[in-house]
Amino acid sequence: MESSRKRLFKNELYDQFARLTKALGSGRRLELIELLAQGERTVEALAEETEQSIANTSQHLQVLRQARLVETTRAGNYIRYRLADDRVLRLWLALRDIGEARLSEITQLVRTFLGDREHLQAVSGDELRRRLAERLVVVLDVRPAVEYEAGHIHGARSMPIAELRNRLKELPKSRAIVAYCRGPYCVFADEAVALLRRKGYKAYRLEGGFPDWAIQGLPTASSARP
Amino acid sequence: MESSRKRLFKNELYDQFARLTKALGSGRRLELIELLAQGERTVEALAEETEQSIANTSQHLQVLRQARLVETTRAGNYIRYRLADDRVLRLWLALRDIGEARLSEITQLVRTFLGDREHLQAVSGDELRRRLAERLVVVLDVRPAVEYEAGHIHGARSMPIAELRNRLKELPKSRAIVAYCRGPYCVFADEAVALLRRKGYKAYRLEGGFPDWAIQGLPTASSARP
DNA sequence: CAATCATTCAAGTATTCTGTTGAATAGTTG
DNA sequence: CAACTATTCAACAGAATACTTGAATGATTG
Repeated sequence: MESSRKRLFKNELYDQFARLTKALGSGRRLELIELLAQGERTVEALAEETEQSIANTSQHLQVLRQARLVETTRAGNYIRYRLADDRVLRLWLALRDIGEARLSEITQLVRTFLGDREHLQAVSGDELRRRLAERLVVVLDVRPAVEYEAGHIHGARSMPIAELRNRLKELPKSRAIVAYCRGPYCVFADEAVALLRRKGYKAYRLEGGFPDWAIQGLPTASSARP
Repeated sequence: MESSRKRLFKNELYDQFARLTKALGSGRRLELIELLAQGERTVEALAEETEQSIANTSQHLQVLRQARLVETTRAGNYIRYRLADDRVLRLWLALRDIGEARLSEITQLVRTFLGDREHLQAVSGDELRRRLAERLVVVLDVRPAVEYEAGHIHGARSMPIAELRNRLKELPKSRAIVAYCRGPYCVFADEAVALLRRKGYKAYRLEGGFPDWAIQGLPTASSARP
């Protein structure tokens, strides 16, 4: 292949890949990706969760859609967005991995806002699976109910953080409780563990969130309706 | 945690992750990443390979460095850039994976510029390793010599595409030859296979490139000097 | 079929990014 | 220590992006 033609090819090729990274090049859109990793959602719900205007949210979603990172379906009056692919989730996890390992600003932010989390004694996915098999543990999904319904760890009980305080009596003090939520930067599980400990339960936090569990091929369930 | 404080945390957190995707959000910078995946290089060499001005290349590299995706060392009069981490390579591979699977424009571009590649009969990494163990195959690294020196498949012979035509007699016609280069979009191996076939050799192309091989933990070697 | 509703579009402004050019910097070498 | 050289910086114009506001779409539902 002739040299200037080769250059043309490379430029166009890498620019195509850059469509993906450009689409991901916004904190707001990454937040949308993380939310969609929990399950599909309407524009309205995404706007509310990210505290942006609906028009703005819609535009961000369209950027993601033009990069083929998300897909839509109409459901009644609503349009539901979801991640296009497992690969998108994998990409986000790879990204999270680098940020966590290499951007000290991130560790710093977590420390400032979430404090020292050492004492939460995070349980790894593998360990939880073993303990689940031995029925030694109660797994608690503290995300909003819709996210639990869209998909959860097999055998987990839904108890959204907002309801936890009033439903404590449903939980046994005899067994260990492992709480999980969206991922390592989600505060729900932290808050749940703190509350449970104060009330005298043996509570721990799952290391990752639901997407981390699911992408490893560990057992999940959902209560999706037809 | 109070609600507006939570929002502040999320905004700052996701903006930090977006530093990474923003830095990757340029075709030129992705090309630099792919080149650096072959081994470290000076600014000058990168500028020449990507056919950009040195100043422009330098600025792109600094964007990557500010995102901690690449690192530098001074070597004599030159400054050598390299990927910061295996994780960076993994991220790029995850990205390549999505592009390949989901952006039809990419398949289209490859078809237009590289033609139908079916007949090249790509050999997978696993298969090559097996055949290597049985000594049934000659592995040919057709990248520029510097890249071979920075790291190559264990047991591969260096024969840069530019020299191949004049060094054909060094190769046996009795054994299969597997050529590889930078990755699936690198034309060197395609050209090598085409040339070898025309001259009556049994030639094949490795599916990925050197980085794909190395990240899988398959055996590599390098001739790096102290 | 008219009203309703979620979502998208269009236009506008403020901000950020890109590649160029020419000068500045900071190591290295004779 | 002066000359050299690879790299970086600074300043610029042009292009692209972010968020807002208000209007337009287009499917659904009574």
